[in-house]
Amino acid sequence: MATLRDVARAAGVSLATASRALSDAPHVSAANRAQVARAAESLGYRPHPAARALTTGSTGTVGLVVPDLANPFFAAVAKGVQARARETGREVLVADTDEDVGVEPDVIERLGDRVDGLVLCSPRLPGDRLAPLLTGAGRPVALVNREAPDAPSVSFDIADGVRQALDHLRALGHDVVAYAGGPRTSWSDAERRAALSALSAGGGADTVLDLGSFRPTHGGGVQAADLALAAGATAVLCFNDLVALGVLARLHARGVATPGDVSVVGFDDVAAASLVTPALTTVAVPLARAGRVAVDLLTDDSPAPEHRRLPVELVVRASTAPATQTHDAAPAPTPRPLTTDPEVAIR
Amino acid sequence: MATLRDVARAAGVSLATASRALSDAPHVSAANRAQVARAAESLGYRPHPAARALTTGSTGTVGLVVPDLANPFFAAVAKGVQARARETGREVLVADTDEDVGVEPDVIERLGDRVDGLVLCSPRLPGDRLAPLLTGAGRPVALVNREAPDAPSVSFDIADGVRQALDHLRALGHDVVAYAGGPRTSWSDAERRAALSALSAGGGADTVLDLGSFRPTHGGGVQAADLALAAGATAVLCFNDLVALGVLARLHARGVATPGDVSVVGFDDVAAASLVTPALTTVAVPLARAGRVAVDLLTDDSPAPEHRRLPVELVVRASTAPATQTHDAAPAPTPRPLTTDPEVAIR
DNA sequence: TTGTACGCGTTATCAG
DNA sequence: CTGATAACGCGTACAA
Repeated sequence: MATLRDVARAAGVSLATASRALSDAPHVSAANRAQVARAAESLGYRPHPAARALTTGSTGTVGLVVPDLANPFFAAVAKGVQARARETGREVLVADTDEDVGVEPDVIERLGDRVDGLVLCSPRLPGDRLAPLLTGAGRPVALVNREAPDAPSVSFDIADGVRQALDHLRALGHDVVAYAGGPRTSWSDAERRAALSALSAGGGADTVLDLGSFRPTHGGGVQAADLALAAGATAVLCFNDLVALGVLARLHARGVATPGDVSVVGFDDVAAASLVTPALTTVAVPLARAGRVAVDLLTDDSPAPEHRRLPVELVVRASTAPATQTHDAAPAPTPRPLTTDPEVAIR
Repeated sequence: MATLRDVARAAGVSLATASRALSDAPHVSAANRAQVARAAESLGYRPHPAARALTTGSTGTVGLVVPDLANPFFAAVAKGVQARARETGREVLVADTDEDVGVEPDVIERLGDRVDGLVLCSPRLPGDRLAPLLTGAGRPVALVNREAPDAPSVSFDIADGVRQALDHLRALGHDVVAYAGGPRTSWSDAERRAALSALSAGGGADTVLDLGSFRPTHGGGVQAADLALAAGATAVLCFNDLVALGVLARLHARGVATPGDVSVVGFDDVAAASLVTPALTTVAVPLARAGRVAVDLLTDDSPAPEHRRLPVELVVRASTAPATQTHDAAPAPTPRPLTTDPEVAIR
């Protein structure tokens, strides 16, 4: 309610001096500085954000776009963005696209006008639709869990995560592991597949069985579980924890023991992963940290966009165990080769 | 980038006309209206939010304060707020207090300056600390999942939910049900307790056993489960689904069957409730709807603050079953009376 | 119907 | 070190 003019008047100085005093600018006498501070304090003065934004051009706000706030993956990222923004004195404007890729460009545009920078979690927007959004308006953009040539990004060392998971499974004697993949258009699914095929190509006898693509949800996991069973898989690596939870539930429902009969590995390590029974072995991914890094990337003005890859770590819990030879007398499955979508894989 | 001045110039009209034309105001010739629209379109004109906010005094933004975005309860509310705000052409500024009640006043103040209205999910801030925040600044405030005299609110018909749960349990033959309560400072826990004691007082022989207060998390449920077992309870009603999930997990770990030996009922019906095994019987609460309503309450300018109570519905799944007489030869528990915190219960 | 001019609250420039 | 004063982009009385 109180304006800078009021403060200046109360302190007996000019607008300019009051402004300088409050913004810790140089060229203000100690006496005046104190006067102004006192006046501001007693009047309960708080600068008007819009007025400030109008002159400075900076809003003190960062935008965050996610497909679904209720998805624990994005919720964790959001918390990180939140925390870092607050630490650095900024607020966060959040937009949930409700998994609708179609509205993303519009949402981004609307949000883009009101923020100093934009953190984008748009795993499924095709690269060619994404690109114009990056360079379009002047505001900085940072990508989370995905990389693109034109914007800084923070993603995860997925290849290493896949390797850790595979090593773990192999050490347990599983020499053919099934992969329950995520959406075809997902950048990070492409990463997983690429790592998987690189790893299985070099490995020798052991192979990876492609179960196909599933929705990255509990339901997707249910579908995947049936396929894994039909293929006689003894271990299944999942696109993410939600899928893994679905696999677990389905296996339980169909009377197959985990990890007794089949081992399950997830990805992300969302909260639920450690609470379910059996507790999920999964590749822990520093989601909140990624959110924080993304915020910092916004103000990073290096010439070339920086691509940060955060380390991941397999956390072994109770959903994995040594392979049992006598599990099923099913004929050896004929492994389909891993399919990788060239459109998204190129990057 | 393009300003209204540019549009006006391109359209060959004055600023005022351009402004009027774009805001669908009357007193503009059809010809000019079209001219301006065309110019705006071709220049890719978008009004500067800060400039607009400065003159109109309205930011086109609503604020949302939650204790924890990663908590599915608040995430669901946030989605509702999000959706409704977007529909009505507003953006949402979100703040996660990370469960720290101490920072809430500060956060609210910071956010309050940048928004047209504030949606508050502060279940645990004591009433006397909350009150000044409501009437303080000029901006409207709406409360979610809690009521206070000075602000409109949207909460749930908790008493009815408790009744439905209790009826269900009683019909199954459970005549003493344990209550695993939430934090003492929680407004909605006080509601549950009040309903519980009203119900058990009038009911006659059957009673409610107070297990105490627990953190509203999985861990809290684990603690509660042990107490429930020690008390020989045959059914436990939980503060929320997270607690119920903890109870379920702990019972499983200790080898007691659900719902065979003990029935469990949750509250809220978060996504995980239907995915766990056994699927949780719980009181479904329209979280997203509450978020939407809260946004609408912000622009509701009735003299007295409106208090909306949304209906809830018990959804019966697999975690409840008839009481087994032969469950345990434990001595009849001596039910502690329900404790209600007068401080928060007064309201 | 249209245009001019002022004000919103700050920051920043430029004299004093 | 300090104080006028000019932007910033837009809405809107007021005048034409």
